[in-house]
Amino acid sequence: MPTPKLEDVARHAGVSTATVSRVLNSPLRVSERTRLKVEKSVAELGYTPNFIGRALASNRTNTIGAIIPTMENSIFAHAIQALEETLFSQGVTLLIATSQYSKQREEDQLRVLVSRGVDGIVLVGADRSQNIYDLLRARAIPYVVMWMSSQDKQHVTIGFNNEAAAHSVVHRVYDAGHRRIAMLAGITEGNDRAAQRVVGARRACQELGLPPLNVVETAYTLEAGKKAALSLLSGQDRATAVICGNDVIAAGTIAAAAETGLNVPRDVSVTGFDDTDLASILSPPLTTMRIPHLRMGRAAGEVLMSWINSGERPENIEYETKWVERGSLAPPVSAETVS
Amino acid sequence: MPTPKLEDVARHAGVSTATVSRVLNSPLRVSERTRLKVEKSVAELGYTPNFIGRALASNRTNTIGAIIPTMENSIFAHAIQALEETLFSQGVTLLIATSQYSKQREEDQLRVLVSRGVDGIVLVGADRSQNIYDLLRARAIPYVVMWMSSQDKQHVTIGFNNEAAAHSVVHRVYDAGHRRIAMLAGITEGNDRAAQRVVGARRACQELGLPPLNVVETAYTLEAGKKAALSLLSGQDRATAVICGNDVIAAGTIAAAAETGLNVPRDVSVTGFDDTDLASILSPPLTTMRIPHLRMGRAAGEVLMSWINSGERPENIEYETKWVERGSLAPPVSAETVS
DNA sequence: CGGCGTAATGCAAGCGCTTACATTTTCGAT
DNA sequence: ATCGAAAATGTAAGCGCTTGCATTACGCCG
Repeated sequence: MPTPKLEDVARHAGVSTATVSRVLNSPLRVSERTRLKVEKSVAELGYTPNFIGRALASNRTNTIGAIIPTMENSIFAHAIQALEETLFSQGVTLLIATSQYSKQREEDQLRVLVSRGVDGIVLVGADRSQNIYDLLRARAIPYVVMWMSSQDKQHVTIGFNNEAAAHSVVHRVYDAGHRRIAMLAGITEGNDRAAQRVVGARRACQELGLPPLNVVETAYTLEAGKKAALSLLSGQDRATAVICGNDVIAAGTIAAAAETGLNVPRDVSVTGFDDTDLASILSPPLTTMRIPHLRMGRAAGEVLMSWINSGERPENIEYETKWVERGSLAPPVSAETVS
Repeated sequence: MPTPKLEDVARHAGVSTATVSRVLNSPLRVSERTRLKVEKSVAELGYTPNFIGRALASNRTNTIGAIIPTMENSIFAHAIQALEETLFSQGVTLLIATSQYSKQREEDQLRVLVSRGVDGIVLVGADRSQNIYDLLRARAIPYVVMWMSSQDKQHVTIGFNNEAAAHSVVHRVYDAGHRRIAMLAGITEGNDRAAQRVVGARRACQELGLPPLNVVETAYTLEAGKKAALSLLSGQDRATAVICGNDVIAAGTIAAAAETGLNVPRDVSVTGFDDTDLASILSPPLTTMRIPHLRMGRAAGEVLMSWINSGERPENIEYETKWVERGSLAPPVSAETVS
């Protein structure tokens, strides 16, 4: 017995397919009596609407696409989870794609999402080729950009201010007494979040009269972070504090310190960015800048759906970041000696 | 200017829609000359096939659905990433859903996937309501089950032997000198992997003449694991080794030990399961049982696609697990004293 | 009880594509 | 040249659903 279709239900209930469709989509436009009759038939036949047919006819897929850099960083996994929850509660399916921090890959993935007729798209960061935006505009597909400051008026953003956050980190580290500071940043090429964090940190150093910040870029993985940290920590005139572009790199740095025989935070302080689960598990627990990843995920879903349903472009949203002190940042030894 | 459709390309190239469709799907059945002509039109119009129309007509979506418990555990995130890579290279899209370890939720998600016409499904574990399997069979949707032993002949499985692996863990811990062993397992209700690990551990204890294993179940989260470990470690007659159902729980246990003032591994040994990134970052680094998550992800994609394309049900696959010694397991103090 | 406005339902034309089948073209063999 | 088989292309019928418009049913008023 093949899968029942709308027509089968209609025949079984003795009504037209249009009526069955209405019962399913706008029950209020159908009389109580026929509605019950149809619902009975639906139940008896075990009918489930065919998504494809519905999508083709209605030009609506009830699907949102999201492209994140990677699922291997829990900050994205959690944010996407929150997004999925929000959408699921509205009966919308989330199509997740990953770009692996590659622009080309992201563009490919985006085309797939578009050809699949997603009703809206969630992106991370705004640094991508213009023709992606052109495509989105041509198809009139609403999209929101997470992880970005609301200052970017070109897009609907939901995020926080990376530059200000990194700026603040440097100030905190400075306040703890550090003067020789280095930064282990993520690869800034094609990654505006990472780039903005560098800008913020550099600006703070300048303000504070520190020498130009020594910035080393590295991939956002534990191994790469560790390797980069090893070379950074082996120098003669090494920094007393290493500001990391995210928690994963910070974890790599702490591992590198341990391997080098340096104690954190006594010999070298380390700060993270994100406040993932990792942060509290590391030893020492990581002092880091918490970003509003869950709120971004939820808001992205709500904002996008309201946009799609209402047709009105929503306002940008910006959340605060929060400094979380845990133990990987302490005054440098020299400062202790002085005091 | 609206999105070009197949018909527009056909008109532009001066051929029928059938020919355009053939150029797109089976270029070999079209003469070189018309193929080039059509391809030129496609390029000029910037035509992209509409997935929905194609799916409706061909009854093929080039989509695979996967339901995992959660994306918040990196073991699943990584496995799914590997799966996605494999599928992407074959032009297939992965639709990811999470069950949050809830049977009901999993069933809902599965119905969504089915109604979306996925060509195949990837599941984790086999413990779910029979009518899910009935549904899959009725629709003739191929599916594979990851994380399970090949002994389960009812399904196409790709995995490893949880029971044997846990059994082996107990033996290792025993060999290290431990006699008072406790287990912090995942919730076994609705989770056959967790349940099998408990069975394997219990069996090993019995073989070794140890008292019945003290098993405490806890959710697979850091906080829950830590809380459960706290009570486990506070007892008078506490175990000298705690075997954990996965690395996350192990991380919680190590945190709990630190909080209780116990040194790992001197005062209490801890073992994990999975070998996620976490393991090497913890201090002490976690001794754990590595599972073949990447291989499972890749194989799931390959096996499923070959099944779909060939129509032949594939063989079950079982991989080995690997014991990884890192430092969280050491002989108990009493044993050291004896030796 | 007729007439009218509104609510309820039905009719049928698509949505963008694939594909069985029919038709035309091509081309080598005679 | 001519014929026929094979290759290339075209025709048109759907795939399962939604929805604008037409039609019918209903309830109420005078």
